[in-house]
Amino acid sequence: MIATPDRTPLPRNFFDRPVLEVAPDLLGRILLRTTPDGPIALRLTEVEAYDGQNDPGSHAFRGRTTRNEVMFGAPGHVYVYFTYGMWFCMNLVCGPEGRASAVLLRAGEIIEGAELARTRRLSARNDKELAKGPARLATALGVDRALNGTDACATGDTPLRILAGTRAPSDQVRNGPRTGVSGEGAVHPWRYWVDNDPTVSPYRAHMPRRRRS
DNA sequence: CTAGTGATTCCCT
DNA sequence: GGGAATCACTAGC
Repeated sequence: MIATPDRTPLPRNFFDRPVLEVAPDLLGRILLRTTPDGPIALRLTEVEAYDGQNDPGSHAFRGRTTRNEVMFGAPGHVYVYFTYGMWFCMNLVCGPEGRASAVLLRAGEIIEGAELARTRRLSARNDKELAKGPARLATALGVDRALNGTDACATGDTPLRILAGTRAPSDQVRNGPRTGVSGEGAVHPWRYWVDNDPTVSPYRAHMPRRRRS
């Protein structure tokens, strides 16, 4: 059974629109990760929008740095960042170039290559948890720093691609506050998810932490 | 189910 | 030096 017979990527101009249009339009799309060990395909069920301009929650808010450089580049590319000393999370960059907007891929359902994903996510109690959360998603797909800057709209022999496929029906899309975002950036209801989908991560507000002595 | 906390490294002030 | 777009685990309801 081939879950993803059509490997046509989304056209780059899909991402050359306001990030608040792109984010909900990504739900239901298939992310195809090709590894030496085999393919993994994931259906997106939860995303968050980050605007490079005037969004305190965005990594690009304080301007261009070596870390966020990819966000300022061409749309349709993958921005991978390292966080909390342990985890990677991945975004798809939106246009126009220089605005540094991006969509964080927060959760999804593994529809192909679950055996491989399970070997990377040994603590998952069931398959719904394999990619339930942004760092879990990246871990399940084997995505790390090495894929930062990858073009997700390219054809051919690519490690990571976002397929055209079909979007989730608009009447099944919900939105609300972003998860884990602190301060002023928390006010925007820029988290989008597929209603009643068991792979969507639970909402948790940002918790300020005191450093251990 | 919710709430709290330790883990661990990098980035930016 | 302080905190981070998180996860795993525990306690308690």
